[in-house]
Amino acid sequence: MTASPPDKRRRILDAAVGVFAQHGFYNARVSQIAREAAVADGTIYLYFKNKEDILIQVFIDAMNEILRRQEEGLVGITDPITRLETFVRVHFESVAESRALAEVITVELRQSSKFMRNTDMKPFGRYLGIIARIVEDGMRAGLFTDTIPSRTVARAIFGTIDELALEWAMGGREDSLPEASRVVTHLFLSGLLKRSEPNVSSIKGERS
Amino acid sequence: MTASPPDKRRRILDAAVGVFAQHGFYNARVSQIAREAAVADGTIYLYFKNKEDILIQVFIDAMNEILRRQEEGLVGITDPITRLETFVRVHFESVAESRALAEVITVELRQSSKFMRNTDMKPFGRYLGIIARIVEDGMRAGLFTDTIPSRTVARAIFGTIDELALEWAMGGREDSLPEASRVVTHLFLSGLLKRSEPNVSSIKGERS
Amino acid sequence: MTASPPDKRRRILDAAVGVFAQHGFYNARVSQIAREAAVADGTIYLYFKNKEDILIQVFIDAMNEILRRQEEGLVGITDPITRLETFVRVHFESVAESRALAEVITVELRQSSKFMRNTDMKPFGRYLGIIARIVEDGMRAGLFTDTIPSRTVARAIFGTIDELALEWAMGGREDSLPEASRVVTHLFLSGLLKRSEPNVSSIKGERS
Amino acid sequence: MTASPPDKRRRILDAAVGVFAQHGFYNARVSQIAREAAVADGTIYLYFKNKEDILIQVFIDAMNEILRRQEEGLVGITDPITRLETFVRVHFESVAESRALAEVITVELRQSSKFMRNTDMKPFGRYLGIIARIVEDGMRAGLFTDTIPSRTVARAIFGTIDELALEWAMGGREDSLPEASRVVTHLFLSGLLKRSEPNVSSIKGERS
DNA sequence: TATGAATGAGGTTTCATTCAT
DNA sequence: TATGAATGAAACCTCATTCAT
Repeated sequence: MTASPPDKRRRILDAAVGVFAQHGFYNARVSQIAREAAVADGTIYLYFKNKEDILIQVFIDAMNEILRRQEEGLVGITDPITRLETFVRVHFESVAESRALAEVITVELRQSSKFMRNTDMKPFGRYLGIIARIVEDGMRAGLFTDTIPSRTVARAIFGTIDELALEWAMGGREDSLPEASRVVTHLFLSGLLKRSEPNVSSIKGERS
Repeated sequence: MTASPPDKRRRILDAAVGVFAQHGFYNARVSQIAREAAVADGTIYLYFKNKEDILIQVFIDAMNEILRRQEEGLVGITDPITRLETFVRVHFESVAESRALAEVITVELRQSSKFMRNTDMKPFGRYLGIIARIVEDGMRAGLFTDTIPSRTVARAIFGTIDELALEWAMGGREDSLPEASRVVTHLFLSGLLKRSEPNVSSIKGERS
Repeated sequence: MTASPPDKRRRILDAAVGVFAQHGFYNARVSQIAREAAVADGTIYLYFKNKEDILIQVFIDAMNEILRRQEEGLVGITDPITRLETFVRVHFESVAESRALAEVITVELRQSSKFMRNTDMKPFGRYLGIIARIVEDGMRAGLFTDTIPSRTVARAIFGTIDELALEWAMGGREDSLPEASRVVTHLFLSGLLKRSEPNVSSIKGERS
Repeated sequence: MTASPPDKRRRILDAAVGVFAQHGFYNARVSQIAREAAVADGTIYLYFKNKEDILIQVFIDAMNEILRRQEEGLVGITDPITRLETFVRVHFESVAESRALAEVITVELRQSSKFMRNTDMKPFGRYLGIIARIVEDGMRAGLFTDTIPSRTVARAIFGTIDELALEWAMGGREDSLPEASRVVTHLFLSGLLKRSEPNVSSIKGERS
C-alpha cells in the first residue's frame, strides 16, 4: 500500500506554501512545487486550475481551518471579554503552527490582485464578521463603548494581529506571538471597555 | 527650449503608481508605464535601474514625503497624547491624497519588503521609530502604561492604520478616513493611558 | 451478456469523425473522442496505435467503403460514358451521407497524405486508378480523345469532385451535390468525347 | 548600410513558407522559422499576432500576388476563350515559382480551420470571382453554354488546377505544369463551348 | 479488455532590458 | 538624453500516451 492517493492535493498545497513563502507567488515555479510535492508538473493541473488557483486554495483551506478553530474555541463562551481574549489567542496559536503559511497568508495574499478583487473572499469576510460580532455583543451587553463602529474596530483588530503575525513570520523572535496576544488583548479591551479597571486585570490574568 | 527634462523622473513615478495600482507590480508592464509617462521604454532605464527599482523609488519618495509631513506636523508639539493624535491624523490625511498611491504602498509594500531586504527599507524603520518614540515619550512622562513594549505597540498602531488605509484604498467609503483617524486615536490612547478619563475627551475633542 | 464489444472500434471511429470535423485533426482531443465514444481514454489505445492512426483508419475505412460502392455500382456496366457518369454519381451519393465524414476526408486528407507517405495510401491510389481506367477504356474504345494523359484527367476529375464535395461539406447548399454530379459529368464528358453531340444528351438524360 | 530593415517581415514569411512546407503548420516550430529568418524568436511577434497569423499572411500575400498577376495578365484581353486560357496559364506559371509556397497554399490552407471559417477569405472569393466572371462573359457572349451555373464551373476549374498544382508541389514531375495547363484548358473549354470544333484548335493552338 | 490518474516533454508567447542610432 | 526595434530567456500549461489496477 503506497498510501492513500488523494493526499496529493494536500502534498501539493503543502509544497506550494513552502515555495510561495520562499520565493513569493510570482517568483515561485510551478515545477518546483511539483518537485517538492513529488508529483509530475502536469499532475498539479489535475487538482488546480492554474498557479493562482493553488494560492487561492492555500488561503481558503487555511481560513477554513482557522475558522473551524475559532468556532470550536469560542463555543460555550459568552462573556464578550473572554471571547475577545480567546479569539486573539486562538489566532496567534493557529498562526504559530507554520511560519511559512503565516507568511504566505499575510504577505502574498494582499497583492494577488485578482484574488483580492474577484475571488470568493467570503472566508475573510466571515473572519471579520466573527470579530465584529464579538464587539457588537459586548456593546449590546453594555460592556463595550458603542461610540465607535464595530466594523471599523474589527478591521483595526485584524490589522493589528495581521501585522504582528507578519512581523513574526518574516523573522521575528520565535516567542513573540504570546506576547503579541497579550498586548493586543490589553490594547483593544482598554479601548472598548466602558470601565477601565479591567485593563489591569486583563493584562494580569493572562492565560498560562 | 531647455524645458522640463528632469520632471521625467516624476512623470515616470506618477505613471508607475497608477499602473502598479491598476495591475499590481508583477502584472504591470514597463511599456505601459512608459506610455502613460509619455516617454520611450528605454528612457525609463535612464532614470531607474530596473522595474523593481521603480517600485522602490515610489515607496521611498512616498515615505520621505510622509516622514517630512509628520516631522513638520509634530514640530513644537510635546504632549504625547497630542503627538499621537497628530501622527494618526497626518497619516490618514497623507494617505487620502491618492487612492492609487495608498493602494501601492499598502498592497505592494508587503511583498516588496520581502525582496528588498537588502534595499533601503530604512524609511519604513524610521516610520515605526517615530511611533515608538511617541509611545516611549509618553511612558517616560508617566502618562502611558509601560507594561507593554513600545515596539509592539508601534507595530500594532501601524498595522491598524495600514489596514484601514487599505480598506479605503481598495474601494472603501470616500469619507472613511477621518472616522478611521478618530477610532484609531481613541482605541490606542485608551490602551495606553494610565488614567481612563481622557478617552472621552480624546474622542470628543476631535477636530472637525 | 457477451454483448457488443468490438463495436467499440466503430464507436471510436464515428466519434473521431465528428470531433475531427468539428476541430480539425490537430485541435481534436483524444479525450473528447473517448468521451463521445463513451469509452475511457486508455481504451482507444487498445484499438489504435495513436491519434494519427485513428485518422488513418477513418480514411481507410471510408475509402474502402466508397471503393466497394464504386465496384458494386460499376459492375456490369461497360460503356465508358455510363461508367464515368456512374462513378461521379456514386461518389457524390456516398459523400452525401455524412457531412462530417466528407469534411474530414476532403480537409484532413491533404495534410495527412503528407505525413502518411509511408502509410497505406494505396486506397487513394486505387481510387485514382479507377478513374484512370475508365478514361483509358474510353480511349481504347475510340470514344475519348487520347491526346491527353489519362492520369492527368483522372487527377482533374478527382480535383473537381473533391472541391465540390468540400464546398458542400463546409456549408454549401444542402442539395448542391446532385447538381454537382450533373455538371461534372457534363464538363468532363465534353472534354473527353471525340464527338460533341453526346454533351447535350448527357446533360439532358440526367437521372432524376 | 545593413539593408532596409522592414524586409524582416518578408524574411519571416519566406522562412515560414519553407518550414510550413517541410513540417506542416502544426509541426512547424516558431523557433525554426525565427532561426531560418535569422531573427530572434520574439521578433516574429512584432510582425505577426501569432503563429497562425503567419500562415494567414503567407496566404494573403500569395493570393494578392497571384491576383495582381491575373489582373495584369488579363488586361486588354476580351475574348473569353483567350481569357480562360490565360487565366489557367498564369495560375500555373505563378505556382511554378515556388514548390514550397504551392505546397503550403494547397495543403496547409484547407485545414487551418480557424482560417477557413473565421478569416477574411475575400482574396479566395475574389479569385473564384475572376473565374466565374470569365465564364459568365463567355455565356453572355453566346460562346459558352449557359445550362450550367457559372459558380459551380468556377469551383470545378479551381478544384482541378488546385489538385494538379498539389500533385506537382508534392513531388510531381518538374515539368508537369505546362502540360497541366494545356489539359485543363482543353477540358474546360470543351465543356463550355457551344461548338465543339474549337476543342481541337484550343489544344493545338497552345499558348505562346 | 477496460479504466483513468498520472506522467512529463516541450512549444508558444511574453516582456524586461539593451543598444545602435 | 532619448528612442524603440530587437532580443532571448524562461515558464505555464496542454495533452498524447502509459500502466497499475
